[in-house]
Amino acid sequence: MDLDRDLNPEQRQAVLHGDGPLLILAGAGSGKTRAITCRIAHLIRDRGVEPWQILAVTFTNKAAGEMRERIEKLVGNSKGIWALTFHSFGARLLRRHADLLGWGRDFSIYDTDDSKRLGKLVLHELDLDPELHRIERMLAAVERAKRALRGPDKSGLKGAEKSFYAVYQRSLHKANAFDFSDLILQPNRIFEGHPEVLARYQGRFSHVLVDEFQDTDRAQYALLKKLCPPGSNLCVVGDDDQSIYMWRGAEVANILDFTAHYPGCKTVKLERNYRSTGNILDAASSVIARNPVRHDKRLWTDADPGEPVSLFAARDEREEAQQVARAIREADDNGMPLDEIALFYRVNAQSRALEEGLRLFAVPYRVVGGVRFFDRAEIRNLLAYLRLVANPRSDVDLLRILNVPARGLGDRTRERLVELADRHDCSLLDVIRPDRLEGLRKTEHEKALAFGRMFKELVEQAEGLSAAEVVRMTIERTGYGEALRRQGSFEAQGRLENLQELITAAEDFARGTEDETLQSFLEHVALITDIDLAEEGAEAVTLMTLHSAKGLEFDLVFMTGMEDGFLPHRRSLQNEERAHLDDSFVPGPAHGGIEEERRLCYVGMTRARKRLVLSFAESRSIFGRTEENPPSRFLGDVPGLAASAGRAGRGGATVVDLTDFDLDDDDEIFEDDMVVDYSDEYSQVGGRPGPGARPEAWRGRRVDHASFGHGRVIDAQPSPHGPKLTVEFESVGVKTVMANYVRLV
DNA sequence: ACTTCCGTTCTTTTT
DNA sequence: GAACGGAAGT
Repeated sequence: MDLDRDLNPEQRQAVLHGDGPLLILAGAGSGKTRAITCRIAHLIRDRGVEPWQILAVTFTNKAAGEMRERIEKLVGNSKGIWALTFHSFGARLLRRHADLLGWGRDFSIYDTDDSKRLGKLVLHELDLDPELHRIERMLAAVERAKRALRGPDKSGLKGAEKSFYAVYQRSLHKANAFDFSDLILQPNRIFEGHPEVLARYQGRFSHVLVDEFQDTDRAQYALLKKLCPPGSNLCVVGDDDQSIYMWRGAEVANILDFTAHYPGCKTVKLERNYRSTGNILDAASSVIARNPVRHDKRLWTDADPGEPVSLFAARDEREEAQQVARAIREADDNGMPLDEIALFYRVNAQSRALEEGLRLFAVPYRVVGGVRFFDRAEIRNLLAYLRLVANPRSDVDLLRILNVPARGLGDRTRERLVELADRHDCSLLDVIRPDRLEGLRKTEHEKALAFGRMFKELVEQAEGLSAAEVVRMTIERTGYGEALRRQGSFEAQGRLENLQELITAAEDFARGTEDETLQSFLEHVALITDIDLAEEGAEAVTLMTLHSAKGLEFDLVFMTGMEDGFLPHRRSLQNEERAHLDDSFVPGPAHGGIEEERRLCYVGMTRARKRLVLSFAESRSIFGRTEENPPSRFLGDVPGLAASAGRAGRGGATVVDLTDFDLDDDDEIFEDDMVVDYSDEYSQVGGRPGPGARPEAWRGRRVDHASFGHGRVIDAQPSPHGPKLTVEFESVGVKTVMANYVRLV
């Protein structure tokens, strides 16, 4: 690390800043991650700070891991450093001190799905009509209260919401569980109620650094303020232009408050962009410039203008996908690595059409988020078992797996057990004992006890084993694996494979940690993010939402679905309209409106290093219906975009003159003569794949199939459901399979 | 008790 | 398009 050579003057200021609070306003691509890691390295190497005295809060676990790696590389010593997300930090504090709040240290962490399940039980218990009191709304109210650090008694909530919060929280306690918001709220409680504990951590962490500060919410900031009294060595890095999480409570105002709450704080601005070409930066800047309230900050670069930002129109989402896929093929042929290419979209549902297009052209891809691995039913079932092993009090988990696989313990028996547990005031598992199962019929009685015995054995044998071993054992001892094998269906086969994958996940986890216990694996699973799961290096393009794209960068970026209604999203416009039309409308605390959408657009554009391609579809079929939306109003903010239109792909070029649109007028109808020169070869209307190029792309490719294994494509034919492949498999010979069922390798 | 099928409803972003 | 809930069939 050479501070003089590797850093610009502003970065150097940030890195070398001495004691006291520090605010770094860092524009997109301005090297803030480099500054922050260099600063930590500098503290350890040159200022005698021990790694364990440093707390670095990042936005994702992946970012935390990368930071640790880079520091390790710079100074060869990152052991003991706490680099984690706010939620992981909270979880770690609670693991040590949950007993101070009356929770066991072996608590479970409930994610949104678990909270919903628990919440539904609570609605039932309170005799609240789930139609009238939507569970999502109730939980949102609880979350809001928790973010304001309010307990059930002084929540400010009224009526049903108030009683819901009280019972919900009592149920969490009874189950020895915390929900996501608790991971921030409860550490606040510990620090409030136990000054000696707070003092310990204040003393320990001589230096605290927080990345993506614009996305911290009120409760997180409160925790930070407790940990770091004024005058502390607290360094926060943020960019108000990249605040895209106001909808979940993030408060950009925290940045403003920082200078007030930490008097004497030094402010450093990083305004030089090292990432993107001049054209890309200009385009992004002209979009964000339209936001009225911004910190004074001007991004600049002396990089080449590079290629113009391009824009293309497509008739529908299928054509858009194929245009993109075609352009990727071309970039690939020109030597661009596929993992340097990304496709962004506003909502997860948009990925489907893009995936189909990519498959048509045999472009390998991976999707971040969407239907996540850990959200699949079979995985959640097994995790419920595992969580119950780690924390037998977790009733929602028991209810989930009581009859999985089917063992004759249906709804009626389940209700009885819940009643009994209520009567004995104990957990559901505790009620499954010969002396407590009164009122059950003989067969159910026996079946319940059999389940209890099976589970008890499982717990005993799990003692002292690694997470992966417990996972493997649980699949078998519970009969879940056997039941799936017996089903034998294609679907069941896939589920079994997913369960195997869970064993692998546990093994992978063990490699990266010293603490390979079941409990620590479960905590890891509860707190991982989609981005954390995205494997790197593999030769594949990446598909993700604009939100997931934050903090990443790629050589070539496609921003698809640039339509009013998607970006800006319809919902954000509605909020704005209602606020406008209806005086009594109180916007929720978490509404970024169109300005947040604009920032989202900005974040997406600034991910691109060399080339940025924007696209929109004249009509789009999604959520089972077709809609026509005008091009995104943000496109109109980019000067010269029309002139550069049509560069998405040779032959498939579409020339769009944006001056024909009044992009700020919502009523504008898309008319045919505004878009000219569609290439028929690449348009595909009515599900008939055109001739030629696409099957060609598949021939000779190596693929993996779930049951047939490894093979080579010897022929490909178009079909209504995508390419139909003739594959020569190494083990089973020649077979015909649909492209949907293979993975390119 | 369990499975299957059909109609209904809801679809922004995620720690 | 999917996920959920209810109803009817095994």
